[in-house]
Amino acid sequence: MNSSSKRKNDDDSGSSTGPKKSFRGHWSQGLLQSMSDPALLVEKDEKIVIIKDKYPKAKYHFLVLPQECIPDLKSLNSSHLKLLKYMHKKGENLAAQYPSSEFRFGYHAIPSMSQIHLHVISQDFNSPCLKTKKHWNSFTTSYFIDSDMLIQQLKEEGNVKSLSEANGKQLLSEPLKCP
DNA sequence: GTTCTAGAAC
DNA sequence: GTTCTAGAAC
Repeated sequence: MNSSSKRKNDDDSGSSTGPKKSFRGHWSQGLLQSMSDPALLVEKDEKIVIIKDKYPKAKYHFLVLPQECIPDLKSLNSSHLKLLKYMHKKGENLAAQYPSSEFRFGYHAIPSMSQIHLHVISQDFNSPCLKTKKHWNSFTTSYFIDSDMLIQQLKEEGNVKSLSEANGKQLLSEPLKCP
């Protein structure tokens, strides 16, 4: 049998104009799309949007994103301090609605998706979407940068020194550790 | 970010 | 035999 069922989803701008990669709708931009997805929306104001993580790694897992376009942590400077604190505060307010759960607030050192996003995640890690070692390590090692720490660093250094790609990979492939 | 899978490792 | 890992996805 000829199994010609090749996957050809990923990104496709609708018209297959050629072999060139179309970065419109590329998976790394998916967060920007999710920001305006009513099914995921939790809260929204003029500064930020809060959505449910599409693949929650715990019972409660939200993302706080700025309306302002900030691609990554390297783009941050002192002028963003107020915004980051606001994002953290909104995250805390949301987490307060689930008093029986413990939460952490933080950023991934090397996220795959564009647009900075603050993870608001309960610490049960009870979810069918938490499948791999990488998933676990990304929330339990120093790959997860607490919002407090990030804000403090930005305040003191004026920018955020990011992990090298190699260090990040190393953290994600560390042996699993019991919390 | 996810899914799928071949090959390595156990 | 099962588990783990790294790489491709047109």
